[in-house]
Amino acid sequence: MNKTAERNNSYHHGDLRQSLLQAAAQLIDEDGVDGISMRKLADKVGVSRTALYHHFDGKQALLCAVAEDGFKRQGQSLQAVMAECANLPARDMLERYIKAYIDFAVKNPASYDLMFGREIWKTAAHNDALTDVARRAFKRYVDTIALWQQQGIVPDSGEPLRFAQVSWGTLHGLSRLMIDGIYIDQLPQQATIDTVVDMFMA
Amino acid sequence: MNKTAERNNSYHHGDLRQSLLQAAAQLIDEDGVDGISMRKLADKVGVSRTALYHHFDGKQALLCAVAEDGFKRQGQSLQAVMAECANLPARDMLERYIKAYIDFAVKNPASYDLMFGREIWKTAAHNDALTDVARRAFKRYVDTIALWQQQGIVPDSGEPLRFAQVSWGTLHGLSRLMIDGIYIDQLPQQATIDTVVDMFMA
DNA sequence: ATGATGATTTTGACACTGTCAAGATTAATG
DNA sequence: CATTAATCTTGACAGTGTCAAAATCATCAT
Repeated sequence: MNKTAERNNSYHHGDLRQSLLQAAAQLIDEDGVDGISMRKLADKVGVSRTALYHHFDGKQALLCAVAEDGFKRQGQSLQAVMAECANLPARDMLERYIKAYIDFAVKNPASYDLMFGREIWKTAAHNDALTDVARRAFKRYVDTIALWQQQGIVPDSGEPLRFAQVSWGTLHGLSRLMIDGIYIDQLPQQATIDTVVDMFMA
Repeated sequence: MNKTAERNNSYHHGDLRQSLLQAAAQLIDEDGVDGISMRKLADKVGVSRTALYHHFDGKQALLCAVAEDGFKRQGQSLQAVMAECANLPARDMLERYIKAYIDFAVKNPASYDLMFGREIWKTAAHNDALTDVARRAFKRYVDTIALWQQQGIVPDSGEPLRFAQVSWGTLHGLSRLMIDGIYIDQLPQQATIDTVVDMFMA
């Protein structure tokens, strides 16, 4: 019952759920969210078509789990940057954070597309694990904004929630435009990020 | 050969292409972009499964055509607002424009999702009609920004392109967050829009 | 009007998808 | 060892996009 084995050629796989999540993330980053199929996924893991249904309630549920994982990875990435930049001058700090947010999207385009895709959030209403992790992520962002408002880095007119919503909209929108291939000429990052910083700063 | 007839129960439909586009837009706004299928569409128009392929090179091409139509409708809507607001004070004008942009997305969520979806822009690279209309739409927006910079409404630091990219990112991001159901508590529009105006104004 | 030509639509078929039900196999527990 | 519960497989079904070949119709030169 070697639980950590990469592959187990016995009847029982032993660690299917985790293998599926891993393989799914990989397949998604290769073929895109719509390119994934239960059957290809089953093949890749070396298991039969319907074995997946004993670990997930269907394709949507599986995708929700992958998205959940994406939120966790994004959270770690952003919190790491926050820790690194705590003592930097305001402008540099903002710049680093913005760059980090966009970088995550650009480097994991399919994951980002899945995490914030229309399809998943129609299902997500009934998926507590996913809504919880996403809500926590946004809450952290609002707290960050509140902190920046206290430090006078960012305009402070009333609740942090408003500025958080709008500035997150900016980061999210830019990320989407890039990974969706709408800015064909992949933006000269630096100039664009400077503009965002100007727009955010008090 | 009644070309303008709503429906023609003869063998030849007479106006299939247009009927398809119309029915597709309607189906998409009911069932979402992923809910549409060639066969349902054929049924709705009263024609056989593969008749569509004589008017479009496949599902992707059909969706591109629908998206193209969406860009035209959005363009008309925004230009109408610009015309109405030409003489308003700067703040009101910005507010009206921002509201109009978001309103289009919220009132045509499936169309907007299609127009700026990841799937379509992978195909769009090979679809001149779509890329052209989208490019023209963005060009109009850049011109609008240039005008606002001249009028001192919006910060003017260098090329209008940069500010256009970032501010469009904001509008696009907010729109997506709303129609994707990520801001569950449908934002109190006014407060949010005020924040956007503050962020944009010089 | 007649027959040919080309545009349009249909039927048949194929491989692929998500998912359910019933059975086979193994692990865990008494 | 016998039971039970977990896990995986095979079979099946309706639905999908799309191609090829045949059927139907409109148009137009003769």
